[in-house]
Amino acid sequence: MATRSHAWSRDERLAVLRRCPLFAPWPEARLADLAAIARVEHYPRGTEIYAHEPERREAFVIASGEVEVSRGSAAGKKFVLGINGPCEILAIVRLLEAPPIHYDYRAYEDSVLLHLPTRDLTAILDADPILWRDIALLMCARHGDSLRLLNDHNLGSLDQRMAVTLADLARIHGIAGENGTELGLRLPQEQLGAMLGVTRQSVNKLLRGFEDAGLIAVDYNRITIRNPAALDLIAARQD
Amino acid sequence: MATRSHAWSRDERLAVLRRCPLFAPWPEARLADLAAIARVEHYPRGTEIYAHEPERREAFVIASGEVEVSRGSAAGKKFVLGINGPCEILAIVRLLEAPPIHYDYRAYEDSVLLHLPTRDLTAILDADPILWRDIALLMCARHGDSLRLLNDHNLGSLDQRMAVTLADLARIHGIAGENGTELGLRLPQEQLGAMLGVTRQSVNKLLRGFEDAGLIAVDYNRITIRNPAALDLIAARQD
DNA sequence: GCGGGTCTGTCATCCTGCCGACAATCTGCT
DNA sequence: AGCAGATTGTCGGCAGGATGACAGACCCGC
Repeated sequence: MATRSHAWSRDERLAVLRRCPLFAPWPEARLADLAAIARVEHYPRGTEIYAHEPERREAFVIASGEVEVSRGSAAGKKFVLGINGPCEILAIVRLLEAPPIHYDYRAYEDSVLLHLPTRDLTAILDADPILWRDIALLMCARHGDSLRLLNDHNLGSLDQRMAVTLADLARIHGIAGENGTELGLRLPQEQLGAMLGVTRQSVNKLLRGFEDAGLIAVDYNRITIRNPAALDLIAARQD
Repeated sequence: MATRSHAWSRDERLAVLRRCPLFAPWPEARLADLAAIARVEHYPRGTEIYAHEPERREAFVIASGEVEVSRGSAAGKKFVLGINGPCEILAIVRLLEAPPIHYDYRAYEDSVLLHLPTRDLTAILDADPILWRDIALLMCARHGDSLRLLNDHNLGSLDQRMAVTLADLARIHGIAGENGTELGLRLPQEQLGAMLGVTRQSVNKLLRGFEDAGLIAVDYNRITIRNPAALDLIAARQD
């Protein structure tokens, strides 16, 4: 599944960790410990990172690329929780002995990941327990994100949710690529539908409306944000 | 808003904290510290605990009673995240300087709460930082809960969601009250609708179906679980 | 036991998004 | 150039839930 293109040097792994907001403030010695336990893997676009492996106890950091977090149903439907960019740490919930939920991870673009076995990670944290504080605060933030999503699904209208999602994706993609005045997202409408919990047809109609309003441009496999400010305005609208 | 029925003794406050799964394993000295910062308040059924106070930086522990966590929209709709019973710690996300989301808290039954100002709480945690570990793991669990909810809303059918919700409420209520063979919940259909994100009419029709199937009994202001096993079966069904 | 507030049962109507289908278009590869 | 696969544009029919309305039942306090 994963192809190790080349073994990264310890310094390269350190550099990646230093760029992560979570790890950046940590003492050098701890970063070195992390670098020591990190396993580098390269995943080409579309590859599964781990799917259907509820047992696997590894968190990972995105060194480069984009990773889709999703969950399938027996009926063949798929719900995409989000697409994450560089410097994010994922699967952190697997710190728990029995993770309360299991997601599938897939490389949405060519990606390089640093795998951190939770066993080794907790050992490092226990050695310098104030670091648990950072983990706790990170989890608070994550929890807030999912609650916001839950609220949007229950209280917000569909066009609003789409505006929020597009703005989020633009922000993540802005980190991954260079940011010009206009931002093009490689994003099939079906994918967007899976994030919003609706069908591609519904997405298509909505996108059309947004395009007519001059907010975005819709092309094959591509959505370009033309007016981010107006998008944010819709996203923030109170119903 | 809150009426302090009587000032609880330090030992009474300690006893409450000791019953919480989160705090129970903590050293005596820390529990004493917590008891020292805890402010006891009593809220009659229906009272707002804090609503529309995004600035307030206090977590709280439910000593007794039940607390509804909800969020309103400008359109007058309300989404109820859940109803929590004794020994739960709520508003923990306010440990963050800038909480990412704000919920309203209301006493669903007569309740006694221990308020813990986050400023004092973090001081205690920082003094014995391994305790942050427990907070981090708690947040992982909470995060998992909200993710599960999010998934149910996106992938599951409505009857399934209702089965899950009823089972959850029964579990919480089983802690609050005594558990006979049959469990009656004081639960207006509108309330259930607010938890599921649907109208009371839709809930009514569904409840009727469940009642016909012998799963529950529906009375005025009351839903009685008759066949918990069958309910769990629906909840666990894979679509 | 009376009255106001709350909750339930039920209906007809509307609307949003789903489903299935099909043609057209684009991309990447040979 | 040509082909296979993926993506888009679009339609009509359909279903589930929203909405608004109204009557009736229930509870609690006076």
